[in-house]
This record gives sequence, structure tokens and C-alpha cells, in this order.
Amino acid sequence: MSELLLDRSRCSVAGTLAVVGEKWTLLVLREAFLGVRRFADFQRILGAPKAVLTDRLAGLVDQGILRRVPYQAEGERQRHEYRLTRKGIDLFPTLVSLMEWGDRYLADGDAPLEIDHRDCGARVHLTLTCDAGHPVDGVRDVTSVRRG
Amino acid sequence: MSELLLDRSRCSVAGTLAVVGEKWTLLVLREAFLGVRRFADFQRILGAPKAVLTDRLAGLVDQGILRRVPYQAEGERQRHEYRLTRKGIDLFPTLVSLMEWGDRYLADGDAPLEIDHRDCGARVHLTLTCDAGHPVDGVRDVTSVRRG
DNA sequence: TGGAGGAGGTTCGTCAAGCGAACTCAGGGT
DNA sequence: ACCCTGAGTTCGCTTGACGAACCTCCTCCA
Repeated sequence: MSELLLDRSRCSVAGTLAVVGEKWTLLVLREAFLGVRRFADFQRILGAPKAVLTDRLAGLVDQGILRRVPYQAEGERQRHEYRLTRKGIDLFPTLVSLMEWGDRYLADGDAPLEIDHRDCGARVHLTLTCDAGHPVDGVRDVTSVRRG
Repeated sequence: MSELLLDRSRCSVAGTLAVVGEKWTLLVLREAFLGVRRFADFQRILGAPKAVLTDRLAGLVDQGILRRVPYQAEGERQRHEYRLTRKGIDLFPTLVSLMEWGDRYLADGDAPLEIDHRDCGARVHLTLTCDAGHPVDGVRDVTSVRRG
């Protein structure tokens, strides 16, 4: 039972959830991945309370996951939009993993949204593999080792 | 901008978050993957309020992600423990994705917990690939298609 | 036989977070 | 001069999280 002695306080899962684990945050990011950039669009699509949305967007900008970019459409005044940074883009696998689980267990295997490889058009999915190239089926194929 | 017309209410990300998106839920599952099975161990390690923990465990059992298994250690009365179901085990990639992001951006690339392949000992990673076998680097290599 | 003690909760009062509706403020269009 | 729209802020209410205290079995030990 040595795993029970692990220092959970510096666990990366807890750290990541402290950053993106609040209500609406991951849904904001889902929309960002689908191309949404403006406050009003986030608000209309998600239906989140504006005050909460303001808070989540500010938090994501603080964390460097989104950045505010000023822009000006013709015939409109200057506004700013929210764009994913590299740090934000790297949350894409997390979103995909949530989507794949929901597709399997909540949508009866019927994916409302399909993600395809831009180059070849084939379906994209997440896989666990080891550095030697073997497929890893799940937690039973794995050992966890504390480091430090 | 056709993506903006997608019906987000049946999005699998939102569905999955409705099931595991509350505070503590994914941390409970992290402990379950590390081998924790008993109420008192979850409570002691996580430090979550007991009432919340009771509620989260009951919810996970309701959803079929954990199951309560009665057992009896010698010299002790009968108790029950919480074990992952297949449905729960399939959330492993989600936990791994959160961990990998935290390792990269919060722990300076220094993983507090290392996950290795049981058979060969090599490090285990999540990768995005397409069915044709190409590696997918991120959201820019991808197109999203509504289905239905 | 009668505590003591631990597992697995429940109850309670307080405090933070999320909620919808209303309001604000700046700039552009007419 | 007035209205409209995007991007918020403010406000009162409700829901959820929190820690401390309490409860109920059951077993062990004296």
C-alpha cells in the first residue's frame, strides 16, 4: 500500500483541476477550440451567467491559457477577442478524452461531433501508448511510480 | 462559422462534465486509480468534507462508475469498499490528460507521479492519432464535423 | 460485561459560489 | 440627438461547500 503515502498535494491532476476545474471553464475551452472568440458568442452559446463568464475568461487569461487580442472589424469600433495560447491548445487532449468517454457512455457510441485528421480525413482519437510503442489498454496495464 | 450552430446541449463534453465535473469527483477517481477503496482512506487523503465525499461516492455509484462491494477482513466486521467499474476505468485517459498538462505547465515538466507500462517498464503517454496512423499534433491538425 | 475505539456516515450553522435580471458605459450608425 | 450593440458590473436569491459535532454499528480488550 505504499501508494497511499504519496504526497497528493503536489499531484498534477489536482493542480490542473485548480486551474480549469471550476464550473464552465472547460466548456469555455470547448467553444474556444470550436472557434468561438468573442464574449457575446460564449455567452449566447453556453448560457452561462455573464458574471461567471467574465470571471472564467479573466482567470483563463491570468493563467495564460487564453489571451485577449484587440481587433477591429470594418465599420465597427475596436473590440478584443479571446484566443487560445499554446498552453491552452495543449488542453485539447483533455477535451477529447471527456468527449470520447461521453460518446461511449452517454451518447450510446454515437458521437455528436466527429474529429478528423485535416490531412487525411481519418477519424482522430486518443490512445495510451508506452514509449516502446505498445498499446496500453487501461489502468491494469500500468504501474504508478512516485518520483522525486 | 457553421460550427457556431452546433447543438451544444448534446455535446459529450458537457455530458461527461455533468457526471464527473463537480468538485472532488475527479480527485476521488484519481485515488481510486491509485488503489484507494475505503471511505476513510478517501477522506483522510483528500481532506474533503465527509458530507461532500458521501455525496460524490453515492453519485459515482449511481452512475455506475464505482460499485460498492461488501467484504470482510478477518477479525473485522463486514464493510464495503468502492471499486472502479469498466465505465470508471475508461476515465483513466481523462485523468492522464489532466496529469500530463499539469506536469508540463505546473510542475515544470517534472512529474510527481510516473506511469509506466507494466509489461516493458517504458513510460506511458497519451497521444492523438488518426485511424490511418498519423500522429496528430493538436487542434490545428484537425477538422470538426457535426454528425446526426 | 462494559467501556474504548474506529469505520462510515448524518446533521447543522456558516460562508462562498453560481444564478437571472437589471443596470452601466462606450462607441457607431442614422 | 437618439438608439443600438458589445462587454461587462451590480444586486438579491439560492445552491453548494465547509468544518465541527454527533450518531450507530461492530470488535477488541480488560
